[in-house]
Amino acid sequence: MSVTLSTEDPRRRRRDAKIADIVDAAWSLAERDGLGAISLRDLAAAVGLRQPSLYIYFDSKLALYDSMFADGYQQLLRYLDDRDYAGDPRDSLVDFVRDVLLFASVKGVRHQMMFQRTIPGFEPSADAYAHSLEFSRRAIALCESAGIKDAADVDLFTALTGGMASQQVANDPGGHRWADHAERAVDMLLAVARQPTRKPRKPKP
Amino acid sequence: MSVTLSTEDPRRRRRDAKIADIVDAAWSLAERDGLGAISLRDLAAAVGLRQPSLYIYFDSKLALYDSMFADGYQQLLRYLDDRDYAGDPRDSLVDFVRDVLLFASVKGVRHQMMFQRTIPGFEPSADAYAHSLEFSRRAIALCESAGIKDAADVDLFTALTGGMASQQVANDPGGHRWADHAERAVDMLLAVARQPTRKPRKPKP
DNA sequence: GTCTATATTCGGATAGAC
DNA sequence: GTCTATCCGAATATAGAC
Repeated sequence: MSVTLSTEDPRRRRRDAKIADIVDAAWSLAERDGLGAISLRDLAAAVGLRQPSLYIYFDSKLALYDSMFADGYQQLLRYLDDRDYAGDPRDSLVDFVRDVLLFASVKGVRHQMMFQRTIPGFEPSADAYAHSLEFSRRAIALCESAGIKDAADVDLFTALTGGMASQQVANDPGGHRWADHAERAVDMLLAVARQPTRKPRKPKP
Repeated sequence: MSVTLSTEDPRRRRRDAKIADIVDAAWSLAERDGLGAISLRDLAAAVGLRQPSLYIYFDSKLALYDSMFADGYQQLLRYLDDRDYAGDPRDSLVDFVRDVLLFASVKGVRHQMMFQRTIPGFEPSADAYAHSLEFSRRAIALCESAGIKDAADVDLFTALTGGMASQQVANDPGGHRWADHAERAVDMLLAVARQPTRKPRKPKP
């Protein structure tokens, strides 16, 4: 886990570090067995604990998933923090899209957890969800700066980037085939965003 | 289930009909509980059988999933068969994209089974996969007719339509918010497909 | 073909000693 | 905080009678 709360209490610090270890191990297990197939026994063994001891740190398995959800977004946001999207709006949006796609490519399981709803019964808590909203906020802000403002065009941006990420993870994990299309994709969106919405042709019945 | 093999043997016919019933019930259960959370007990109860009796019809649970995978694509292909994509290439592609999005919207669980890989350990058999290839073949053919031929642009088409379908299912199930963007999406792709690929700007390090 | 009965395994979760 | 021991439920799958 990439983020720990800083605090003076050493007891609390050790506890947070342990939680971070567990979440890290959970990501590894998820990569091996699938996100929905993590077993608490395996997870405990991976961090040198017995299975019931995990309940010292998590109230339930769903609470573990919630920590993973929040951690995934924190990792992504941290990664984006280290990048620079303050220059030319069009170039910044291209860089942003490419960076998100490369993150998804390398961290395929995180992408699944964050952008697909695949675990039966899991809903992120309000706290965890707030991280995902922060990500959306940044993406929309860059969109608007570059000139993508119409609701329909934001929908297309969301669909296209989300679709590219899914394709990247599913069909070229670890690679950059779709990430390489970031520039063409953004220019395509910007071109259409400058066009007024045309009167739609009547759909076939 | 929408498709049954025609045969003269009445025993075989009744068996196929029963299998179709079971697969139909499985879709209903998947809508209620989630695709990965179907239990054979519930499924058997839904069709008036005891749980072990399902093994008369399916060798394993994965075999059931395989039938569902094939059935989902057969339903989609049948639905597309009844439509007409023989006119103007651009209009046909718009109609095709919209139809696929509406299918996904109404049949959200089928979309999940067919276009996302979410069930741990499940891989479609070669026979089932052939149906998905037939779908891809039709989509690519319509793309090419309309002028989307470059590999990068086909990638963008795949990503955009797949992303729109996912957004439609996740954020407006049963509705048509993203389906309504089919025309704008296709025109956007066609516009960029007519542009030569520009020399990419050097990515930021 | 369908049933009852059962095997087997594995899951998450709890109680209570240390 | 961590452990051992255990509970309880659920899952898929099999054996064998009818």
